[in-house]
Amino acid sequence: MDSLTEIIGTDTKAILKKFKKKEIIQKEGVVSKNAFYVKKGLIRSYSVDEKGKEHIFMFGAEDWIIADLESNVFNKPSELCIETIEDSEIVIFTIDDFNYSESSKEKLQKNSKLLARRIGSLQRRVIQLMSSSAKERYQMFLETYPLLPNRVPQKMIASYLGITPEALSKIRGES
Amino acid sequence: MDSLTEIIGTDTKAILKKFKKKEIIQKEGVVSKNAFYVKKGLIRSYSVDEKGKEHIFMFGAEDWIIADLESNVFNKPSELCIETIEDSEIVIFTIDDFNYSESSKEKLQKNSKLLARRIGSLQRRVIQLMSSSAKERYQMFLETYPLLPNRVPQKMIASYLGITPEALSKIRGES
DNA sequence: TGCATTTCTTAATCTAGATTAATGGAGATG
DNA sequence: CATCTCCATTAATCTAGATTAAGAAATGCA
Repeated sequence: MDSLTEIIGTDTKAILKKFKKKEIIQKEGVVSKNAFYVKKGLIRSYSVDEKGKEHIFMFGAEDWIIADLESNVFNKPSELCIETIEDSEIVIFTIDDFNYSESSKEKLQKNSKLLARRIGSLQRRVIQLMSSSAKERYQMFLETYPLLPNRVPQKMIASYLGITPEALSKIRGES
Repeated sequence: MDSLTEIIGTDTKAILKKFKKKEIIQKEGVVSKNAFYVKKGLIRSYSVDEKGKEHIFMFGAEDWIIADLESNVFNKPSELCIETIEDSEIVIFTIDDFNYSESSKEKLQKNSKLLARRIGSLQRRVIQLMSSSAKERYQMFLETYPLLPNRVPQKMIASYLGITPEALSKIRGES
């Protein structure tokens, strides 16, 4: 992913904020215009179902942007909670910086490309969830994010894969 | 979804093409700059896994746009095959009309919104696949697409839900 | 440093949904 | 019209992964 200034430009009123481990950056149910660029550290976005179970939607390590885009663009309450996994430095900027108002055409086009890429990766994830076993999904996770397994607790990897920690432990024991 | 001229403008070289039932509109593995607006009829996009099993990624009825956006934007071979379910009239246009070159700023912004909305729906689908049972997913499908069940064969609904036709039949028998 | 809490693993059941197989329609095609 | 192929359903197994439970390891905190 491109560096931050490339994405949002230099004319923006972004602020840098430091968070400790396990701090909540954004609560679910809140309408927010914020997007979060991970300068340092590791964060996750997740939803909580009716039974109170957490489901990790994605991880964000250095140089990633995490945001609930639909909440941003359509003023809907966010379905995702965003929280730090490690002590982190996060650049908080608004979706207006990212997308609208005085943005140049080039910036808008670049932005569209980022969105298209994210759609591509979500598309692959949907297809993967429908067609692959837990073991296959775990192996694909290892290939796609080779650096994360050392930094993310097992139970969160399990949550990302859509399985229980017990099932993941079994899979890891096998291979 | 907005009407077609609102989305791509009137200055475009889109063409209207008619397809019969079960015709392939776009093969997988091909790099394509095309997007498909369904003027009339019903189409589906799907991937085929190593075992030859089809997985329906999405349906497109009247007024929907279907495209493999990542293929479009990054010149990657499409992972999806697009095919008609009913006799259909499809407006074929290129991603350049949709997104780049001479597009106005307003058009680019509107386009970004469409992409953000699609990301939102994919996000919900991922979370749903991870957290809901087949029965819950079926009920959500009925709520989200109340008009489709009459037009789409059971086995395709099953494929969209990520289950077998037998499992879907059982679920339908219960409720 | 020692205690408490959370995390990881292993093992014994249980269950949703897959697989296999057989049957009765419904469209298509000659 | 008769035949053929595809589709939906039902039922009998089978299995991946959930659930439950309990112990071991790691981590946080006083």
